[in-house]
Amino acid sequence: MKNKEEPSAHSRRGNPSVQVDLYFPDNVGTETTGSPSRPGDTAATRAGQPALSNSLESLMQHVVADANFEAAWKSVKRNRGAPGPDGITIAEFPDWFRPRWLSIRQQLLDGTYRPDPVRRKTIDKPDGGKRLLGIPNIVDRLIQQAIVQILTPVFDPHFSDSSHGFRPKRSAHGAAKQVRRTVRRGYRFVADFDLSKFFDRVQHDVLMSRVARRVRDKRLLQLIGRYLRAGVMVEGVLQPTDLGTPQGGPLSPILSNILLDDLDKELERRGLPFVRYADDFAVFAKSPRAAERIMNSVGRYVAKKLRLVVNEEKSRVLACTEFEFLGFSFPKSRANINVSVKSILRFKQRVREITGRSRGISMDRRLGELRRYVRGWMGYFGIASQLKLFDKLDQWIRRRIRMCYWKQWKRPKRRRAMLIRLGVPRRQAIRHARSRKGHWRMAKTIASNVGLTNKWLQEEGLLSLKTLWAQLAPLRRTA
DNA sequence: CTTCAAGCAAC
RNA sequence: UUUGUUGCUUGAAG
Ligand SMILES: Nc1ncnc2c1ncn2[C@H]1C[C@H](O)[C@@H](COP(=O)(O)OP(=O)(O)OP(=O)(O)O)O1
Ligand SMILES: [Mg+2]
Repeated sequence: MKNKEEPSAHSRRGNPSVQVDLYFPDNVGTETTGSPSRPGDTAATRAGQPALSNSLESLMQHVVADANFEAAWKSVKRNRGAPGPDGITIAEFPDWFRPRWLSIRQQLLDGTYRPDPVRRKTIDKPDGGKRLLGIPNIVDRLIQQAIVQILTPVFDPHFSDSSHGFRPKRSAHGAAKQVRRTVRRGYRFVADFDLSKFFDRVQHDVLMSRVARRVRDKRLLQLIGRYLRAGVMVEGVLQPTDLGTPQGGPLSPILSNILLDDLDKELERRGLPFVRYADDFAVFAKSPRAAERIMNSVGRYVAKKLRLVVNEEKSRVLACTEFEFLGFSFPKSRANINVSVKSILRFKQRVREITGRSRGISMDRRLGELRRYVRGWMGYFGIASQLKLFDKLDQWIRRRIRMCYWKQWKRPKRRRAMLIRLGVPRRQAIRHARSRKGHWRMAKTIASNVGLTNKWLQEEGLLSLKTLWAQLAPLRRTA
């Protein structure tokens, strides 16, 4: 497939799609003696459906395969994430990595590679708490991603159909739809669970025993263990990590699913309907008593077998009508999915921020920002079947925009620019902007311009939440 | 179907 | 500045 007709690293015009800026299998050998790449394994690995061709004890060779690392680098690069403790950025990484690749790969194969600690960054959670991120160096994000691409086809096919978080071809929408189907089957009570500080509290020995069930390559197991114990730099001081998997490591999400896979299997064994999204899972029952019993027994299972902590504040037994999950709620017993109250409040708050900030950028940019926010938001919540709600929010946003224009209107200079942009002939606009006529006239003009504005917004595709909603009809199929 | 850019959401 | 997985929306280039 690959031929070595073009050894140059320069991006020649014509074939930018073939350009590879990280690693060149055919010309990297300038500093080595032998040919580094084996012919058999380069094309063997692919992240998708086709199963790994062979044995579990040689998984590390699949990890370090050229094609796998290429794909891993594209993934890491795509995120454009901030650097880890070593300060190497995405832009400078290829030059840093190229001379070290052969050495690193050999260390990975020898089982002598030692990951660097991660960088601690504390960010705010929506609920007011703090989230402790662990940001690995780029090189470790690359290696972890390369591992993920091998572990995914090994583990993911065996995961439960009720597990939806962090998995390819699964989504929060799919989870919400499954909740909807389960409730409609008559399960109108739910034991809602959330785990406390989930990633931070992962027990290494429990996790590693689960990983070892399908990974027999000792080098790979050892490497994963070393990633868990790599430590964390907190303001320049190295702290050990004898607990937890870093929030920010590419490997962590699939590890968390491998850990909780036993929970899924246990719930399936008990014949309990459930839906899980990461550490947020709901077990369904037909009576409050049964849900209460499930809450207790599953809580015990999680504590005893997985040695994880159930978040008592976020976990409780609910009627399905008061159950909020993944930003949705599930009214009555119909086939509807609604936007949760919290999500509506967040939406309105965000719109207020965009439209309401007085100083800064002008109206045009704010509307552009608002437009793409509303579009993206609708892309997620458009699964909901609340035409009335979206119409209400639509009117509410228009009212806010009108208010913004009123404020702008008080400044004559902006008044003129606005009129011109809205399509009023230039001379007329200038004349009007200078006029000191009565308030009624101004109001009349504003009213007509608001009409123009609304028209413009629709033509630009900003609003009419209803139109956006209508276009997302396929999203709501089979809901 | 793939790649890139802007963004939204869940965790 | 804020990392990661996954899904999606719009636009551009194939
Ligand atoms: N922005 C993020 N970046 C990386 N990992 C995340 C992020 N958000 C969530 N996660 C992962 C790590 C979390 O442990 C896990 C579950 O999320 P979440 O329940 O919101 O927080 P938490 O379980 O760590 O704390 P809490 O005790 O408040 O529930 O999902
Ligand atoms: Mg949690």
